[in-house]
Amino acid sequence: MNDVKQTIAFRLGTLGAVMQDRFASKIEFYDLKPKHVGLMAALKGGTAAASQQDLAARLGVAPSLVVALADHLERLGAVERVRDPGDRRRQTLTLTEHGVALLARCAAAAGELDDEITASLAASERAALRDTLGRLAAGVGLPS
Amino acid sequence: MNDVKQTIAFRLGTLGAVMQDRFASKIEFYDLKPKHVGLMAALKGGTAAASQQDLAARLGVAPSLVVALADHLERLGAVERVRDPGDRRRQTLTLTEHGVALLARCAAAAGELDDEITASLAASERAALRDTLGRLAAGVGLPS
DNA sequence: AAGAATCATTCACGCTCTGAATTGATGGAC
DNA sequence: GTCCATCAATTCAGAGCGTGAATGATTCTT
Repeated sequence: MNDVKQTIAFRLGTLGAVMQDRFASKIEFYDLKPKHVGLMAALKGGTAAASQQDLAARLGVAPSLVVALADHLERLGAVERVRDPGDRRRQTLTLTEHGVALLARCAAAAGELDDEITASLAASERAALRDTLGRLAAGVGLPS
Repeated sequence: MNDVKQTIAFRLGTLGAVMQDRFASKIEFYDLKPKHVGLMAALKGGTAAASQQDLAARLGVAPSLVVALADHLERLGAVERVRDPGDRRRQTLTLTEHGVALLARCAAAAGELDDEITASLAASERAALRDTLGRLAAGVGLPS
């Protein structure tokens, strides 16, 4: 056989694109895109208050994109920009209560999506998949 | 916990993006992008000679994009456009020998990528992952 | 034979993201 | 204390990728 379409890499690529699209549809109502959710999730997970540069590095995007994402989230009242008093060049982003609530809704949407696409999988398979994907993500240096 | 980042959907999305990027880097040398490979793979898998509209539907993209992809592949000598004599509106695309060879190299590149990212997985896990991803892809209507 | 439908193609546009230039703040050299 | 190299955030122009509407050629319907 030796078919490209049956490699893990190619399947991850195409499935990933579909997931992004479907997730985008689900959160469209909140005026959010997947990257906004990624940014909010990074804020929640972050141990210390994060500068925008750190976030850009964590998300693997250009700092200028973080500016645009933060602008939008700030307009929605989901994050707050606060000048770091110790180093006033830095803007530290923090999730507001509304941001926490929004993020929870996005998590719920992602959960629904999980249920939809894994409907035909046994519970054990689903757990195994979740675990394996987590390890792959860690392996390529994605924030967990 | 209830974290977005740990859902299957979100992980598939981010991992998928990484895979696309890495795969793109590997095939850049052949002057190809992932979508070109998707098109060639669809041509190989297709039972009958495929019209560009069919291919667009199969790949889930606009017909005008198939035109651009086919233009590029034709320039590379990887595919040939032949007017369907039965219905001269249709262009049927077929892989040339060079196209077959190119596709094989891309399959090899994808295989390498598989090895790289699943290096930390047991062989049984890798097989399970491949199988599960295949079923998910089928579930969302992706061509197998 | 006329008109509606279908396929490929072209083209203008929207969206997303990046990289370079700008502004404001910091910190070390002297 | 004053320069000046460095760094963070921001703005902005532009590249890249994809879509959807218009065009032209062909086929189907009646």
